[in-house]
Amino acid sequence: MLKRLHGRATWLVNLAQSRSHTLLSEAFAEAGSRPYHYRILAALEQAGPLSQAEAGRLSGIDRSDVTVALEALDQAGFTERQPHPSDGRKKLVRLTASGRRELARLDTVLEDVQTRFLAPLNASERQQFFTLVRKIADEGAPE
Amino acid sequence: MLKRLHGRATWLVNLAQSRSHTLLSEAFAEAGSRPYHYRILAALEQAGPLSQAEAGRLSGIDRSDVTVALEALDQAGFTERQPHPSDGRKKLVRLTASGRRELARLDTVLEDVQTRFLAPLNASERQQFFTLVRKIADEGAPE
DNA sequence: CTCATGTCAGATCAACTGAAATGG
DNA sequence: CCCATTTCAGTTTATCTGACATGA
Repeated sequence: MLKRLHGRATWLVNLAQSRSHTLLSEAFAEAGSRPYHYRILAALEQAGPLSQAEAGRLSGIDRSDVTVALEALDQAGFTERQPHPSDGRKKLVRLTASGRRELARLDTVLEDVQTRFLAPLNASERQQFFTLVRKIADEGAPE
Repeated sequence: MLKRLHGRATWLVNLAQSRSHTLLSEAFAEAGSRPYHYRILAALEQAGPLSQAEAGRLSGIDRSDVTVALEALDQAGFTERQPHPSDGRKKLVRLTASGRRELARLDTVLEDVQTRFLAPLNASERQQFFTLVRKIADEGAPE
């Protein structure tokens, strides 16, 4: 690979992300799901029933993509949508019992990916890694 | 943002890469270039004249994308292509003097991005960060 | 009138695929 | 015949834009 990129932090992060992305998308595909689906299920479990727009903001997914993902999640029986009682524009999305189990299942898939992703680091290195990457990740999107 | 993702290394790396990508593409766009162009110029400077396929392998860019990028680089006078003397399939690509200056200019753009990207870390943290990210980045694509 | 919501069609961008034409 | 190279057209995936209808 290029010498000029060896020592660049942005390049190393790019490689790490590339590996992360491969592990994640393969693991979710093998599990019959997608990262977007996981994030929406997680948002609903964390905050309770939400409108689609709220679910999108909480999970960091565009509303138009939320629409598409919920189509599949509804289809699979993991979520249910009903008209919002007090706001006719909104649809209230809630997790089903089956959706809760699906979330738990995907949690284990995700944990397994973390283990493989962090395999090159020992325990104290992982701690350092979290601290450092978080500092960078928080920049520009703090709070 | 989602609690479930706060502690996931893959998510933090995703955020870091997102920031890196924003800084990089904005900086290169403002400089009137693109990351692909930089990488191809860097490959030619490092290895001397190359066929397009070789330049692609060295810079990690698909041959079809190399074709497109070289169209622009040739147009701008940063590279020149001629038939390979001993292999009629290949085109030999070489850096022009102007291309060499362009590479130097983009080097400063890239350095500036590194500075801003790593701003949240002090000197010893940066050192740690390089060590740790490299361990992860090298996994799956070692050597 | 304005804004938010849900939906849809499509743009964008990086990365990749497949095939054709040419030559080793 | 098989493989490498260059080129082109087009696919994929995630992300985002713009527009529309509806309702607050």
